[in-house]
Amino acid sequence: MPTITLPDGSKKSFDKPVSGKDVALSIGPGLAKAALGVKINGELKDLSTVIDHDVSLSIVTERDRQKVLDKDGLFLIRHSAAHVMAEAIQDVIGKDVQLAYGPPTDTGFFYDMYVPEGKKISSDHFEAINKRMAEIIKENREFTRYELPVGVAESMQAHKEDGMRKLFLEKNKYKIDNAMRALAAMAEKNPAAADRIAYKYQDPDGSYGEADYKTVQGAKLTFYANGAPGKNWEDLCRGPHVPSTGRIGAAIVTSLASSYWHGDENSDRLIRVYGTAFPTQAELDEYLKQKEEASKRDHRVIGKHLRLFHIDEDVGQGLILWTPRGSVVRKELQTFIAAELKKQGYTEVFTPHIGRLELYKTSGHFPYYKDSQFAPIVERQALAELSASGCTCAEMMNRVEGVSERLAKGINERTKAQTIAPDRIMADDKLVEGFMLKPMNCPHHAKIFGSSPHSYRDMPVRLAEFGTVYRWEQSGELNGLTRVRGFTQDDAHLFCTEEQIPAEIQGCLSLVKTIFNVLGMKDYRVRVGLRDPDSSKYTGSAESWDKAEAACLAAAESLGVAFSKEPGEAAFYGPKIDFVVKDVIGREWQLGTVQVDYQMGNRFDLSYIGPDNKAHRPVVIHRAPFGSMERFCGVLIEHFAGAFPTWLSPEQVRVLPISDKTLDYGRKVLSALQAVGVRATLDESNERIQAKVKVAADEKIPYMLIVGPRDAENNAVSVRVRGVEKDLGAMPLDAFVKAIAGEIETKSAVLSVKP
RNA sequence: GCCGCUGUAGCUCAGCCCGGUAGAGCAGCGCUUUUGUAAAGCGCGGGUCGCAGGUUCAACUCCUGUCAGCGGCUCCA
Repeated sequence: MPTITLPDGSKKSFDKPVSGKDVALSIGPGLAKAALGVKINGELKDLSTVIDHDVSLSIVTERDRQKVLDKDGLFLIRHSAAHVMAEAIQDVIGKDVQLAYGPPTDTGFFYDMYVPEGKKISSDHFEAINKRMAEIIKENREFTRYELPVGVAESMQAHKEDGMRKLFLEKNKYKIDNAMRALAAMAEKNPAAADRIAYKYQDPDGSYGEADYKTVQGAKLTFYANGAPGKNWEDLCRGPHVPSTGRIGAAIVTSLASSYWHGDENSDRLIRVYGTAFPTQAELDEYLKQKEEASKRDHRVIGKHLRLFHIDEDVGQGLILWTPRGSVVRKELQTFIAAELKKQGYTEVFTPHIGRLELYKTSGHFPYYKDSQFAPIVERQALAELSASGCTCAEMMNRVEGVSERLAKGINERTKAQTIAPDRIMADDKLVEGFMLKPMNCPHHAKIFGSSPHSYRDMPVRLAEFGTVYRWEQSGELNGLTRVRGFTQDDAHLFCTEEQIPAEIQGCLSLVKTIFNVLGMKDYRVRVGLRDPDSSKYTGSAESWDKAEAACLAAAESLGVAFSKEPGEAAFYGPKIDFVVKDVIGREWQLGTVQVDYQMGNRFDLSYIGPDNKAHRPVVIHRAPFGSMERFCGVLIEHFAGAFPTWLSPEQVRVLPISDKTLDYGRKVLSALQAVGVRATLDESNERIQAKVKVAADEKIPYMLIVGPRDAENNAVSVRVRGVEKDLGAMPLDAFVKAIAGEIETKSAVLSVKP
């Protein structure tokens, strides 16, 4: 006798078990027709799921009442499309392609598969695969779910109706592994009912299967057929799926990539086939158009086209050379951020790009993170002596990484733990001195803080630096401006008392808010990284952590944007807040972080004198809310598609004389603009005005001032604004100069100067 | 770091499969044109085909290695 509670709170009672489809029908035939699945107590299920007890339920359809695509609906469609694609691929490439894992993603789905030796799948096959997918969708075959028990017999030969037996017969080790994991997970969840199952299986052509694993009594495996079981293609799958292939709408395969089984590079290499699906062809087309749009915004392409930056092989991978135009963007942004920091009471510092190894041994960066740092720089003299003494490379690395007795003792005492392991301690005459390119600015800032005594009255001390750091990112990770090996952080360290943490975090967030607002990045969210309650890797007291986490959460909440709690994502030394922005076409970018650190004070023996006249440890807040200038500029290039607001544009105005005859007047206009600091140029080329306009438009110059004899006579300029494909008319030169200076001054996001 | 693909003029790309030492458009330079809002016309210059080996009478082309870029995987204090 199930009673079903619908999302609007209304209840429906039935006198016998009903399927999701029955419930939809009872609400209305239109809904039943549109239904793709159901959500039962928040869990997505097949529409055919039979309900025999009281639940809350919602019907999942393609889109909501506002005609917006529904997330759950898309999930069902794409998960189902992954099955259709897998069938199509096996039809096109061969039945011996072994499927591993095929989930939906944010933008589509993929299916990892093993393509046997000698066979190949390439983009040349896409057309055939797409065609086959379209056929399967058109056939509108029902997705049929069925379950098979496992462990019904010792010998798999004995019972046909055994899920594991079926998989063993298919000889697909990936699916067998998937099933084993699913079964083991059941045992984990319900240890009381856990049961051990052993199979022995004699294949007609020799022995094959043998399995011994844990699961629960009565465990079942779920399969889905693209049609009728035994007749059509089927797959081990947890589901859920749409009712039939026809409900997928439109699906295509989009790209190929390689992946590893379980993401482990020592494991089998698989081919990951990406695809996407939408309820209608029009939506799929729209998506493809958007993707094309996104690739047009690629900051690497725009950066080259607009000559913003250059990466040179001879300088090195991941090292950015900022050209004059790009430097303008970066500098304007930096000046803006610096001004906001000043308003918040930050003080600016400068520190060198390298520091002694001992500094990083103290901070803990070396050798702990040595794999992501540039190699240490060892002094020439020391190197020569080592080499002369026949020191091996391995021995040298040990001696470079070693720590003196004195340093180890201090750190271990202050951190009240064996932070420096005894095997790293080495006699002073064995240690090899050296330097390191700094991977972080904090050790230098800690030394500045420690260089003078501090009273609680001076706290917090806010040290800011646009500090350049170097990290050895893996070569495969490097990408344009967004992943580089040398970058400048908008870094600052806030040395504060424990009570000051909430206000300081609040300050960081309000800064971010201001800057995102000015840049028109209205859509962003924060992730609050909290400690994993089950882990012991964290330093600092539980009470401190509770307070700091509460401060982070309160600050995030006050920001007025979406935020999520991410347990286990905290750094070992304190909780953190990450910023994720969405650009104008909806892509998300991770920028910077704010992190609370209880450890650094101990490491560097920092202190301030409290009202009790005793020394106290300061807490340090690391904050680089925009990540790095490189990454942030990269994101902005894509956000604006190279069409920067006037205040950020490398070239704000271009003066275009109709012909040489008005060149002189053009020069006058140019000086008038430059006199008030506007970045303007004059196009002196011997081209027709059409060509000059085209070139300036391609270069995304915000304002074009066309000047001919008519304008010269009236001391006017004819204005053309980026994005408007026509002449807006003439206005007095003085008025234009005044207006654009105002637009730049206010950092307006829109181009508002017009006659 | 791993796997796959790519590397030809400043830029975008053709030529490579099937070896006979390179081609287009744009950009640049010169001349003509003096132009009113998204590319005027003509002419000229420019490349040891990423780099290093190998095969061959002969290599941009085939093979090996290497470097770099792209797509993904893994990673990101």
